[in-house]
Amino acid sequence: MSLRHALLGLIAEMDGASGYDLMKVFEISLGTVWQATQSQLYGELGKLTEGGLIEVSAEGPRGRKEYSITPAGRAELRHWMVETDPKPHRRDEVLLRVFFLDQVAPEDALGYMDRMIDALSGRLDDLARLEEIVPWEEEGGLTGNGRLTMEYGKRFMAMRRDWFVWARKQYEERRPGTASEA
Amino acid sequence: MSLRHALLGLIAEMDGASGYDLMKVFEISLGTVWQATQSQLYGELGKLTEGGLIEVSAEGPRGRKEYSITPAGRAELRHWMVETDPKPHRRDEVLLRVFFLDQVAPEDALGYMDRMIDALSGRLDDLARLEEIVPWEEEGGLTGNGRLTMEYGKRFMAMRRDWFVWARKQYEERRPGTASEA
DNA sequence: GACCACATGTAAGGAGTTACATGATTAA
DNA sequence: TTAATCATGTAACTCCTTACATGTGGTC
Repeated sequence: MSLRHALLGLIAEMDGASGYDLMKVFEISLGTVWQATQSQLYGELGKLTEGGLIEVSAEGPRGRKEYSITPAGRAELRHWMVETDPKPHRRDEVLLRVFFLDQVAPEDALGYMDRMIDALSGRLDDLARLEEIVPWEEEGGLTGNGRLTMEYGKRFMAMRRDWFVWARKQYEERRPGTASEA
Repeated sequence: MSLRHALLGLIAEMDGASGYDLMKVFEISLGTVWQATQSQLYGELGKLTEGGLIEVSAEGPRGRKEYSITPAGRAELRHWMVETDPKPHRRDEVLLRVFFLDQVAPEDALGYMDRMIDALSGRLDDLARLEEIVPWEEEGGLTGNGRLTMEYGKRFMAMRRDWFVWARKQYEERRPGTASEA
């Protein structure tokens, strides 16, 4: 039930944001660590308002509703941050397939690992290019930790790519005679 | 919809397994990359049987049903493995909290990062100890890739711990004057 | 006036969790 | 005979996704 807390944190940070505004943040920056769809978001905003954790602080054109966090909401946010333990969500489709590598032909298995290595390398390149463009320093309150998560993304992808390279080698060593890369 | 494929892969590997057998595998080895509950598992076994991807190949005491994969199931498993792209599930509660670090007091923020660092260090130690005990080499068909995923776990946790140490330093540098570790 | 961006919602269905419910076999 | 393990299932509920549905305000 963390979408609740993602919204709470975002509204705390961006006082007066609308559902539409929040949605854009999910699409751009927050989406890398917690994704949500539009319908989920509006539903949760309703529940948070009902529960008194946020409130409609202003209304604008086109039915726009601007939200602010309430004291109760701020208390809940802090409670979540410092008094509850995050439970890792153990579900990784990429790794799951590795588990079943022996169920397909060797060329399929090697092909899978090669595709993963290529995809990770590509995304690492994209990130490096993106990093040069993004205007750091001029942090408008929100981007301070965006920088931390971008660094995380880089380390994560590099770790995975290196691991896949290692795993591929292990796979080949266990079955000598299989032709190497295409 | 990957629980379906996790079961398919497992049944391909362990011909004649029952729901109960599969559940134990989820609890022990597979659970680190794909978790599932008992009720979900039995439900999915029913759907897979209906869909003709697996079949009840034998029945035993206590209503035990042993499953085998069908040719259709094997085709679906291969299709999934080599012809579909795994989509990363972007949801990480640990990272989500980092996003909102500026919404709590500095001592709470540092406390959070310290707890994460400690937890990761502890789990790394556990893994190292476990690795010495586990009997490698005598692989009974299943454990070959268990070794790969264990190495992944090690690298993953080490990467996260190192990143948290770095992130903590970044946090402190941005707000000088905050007292260091307890 | 047409179009794009803004803006909010509902409906239906699938995936996942927690709790409940039941019973058979085996070994001490 | 008692307890542990084996063994399967259902019910209720929440979470999440996809698709549909509708309308307003600003700007060219």
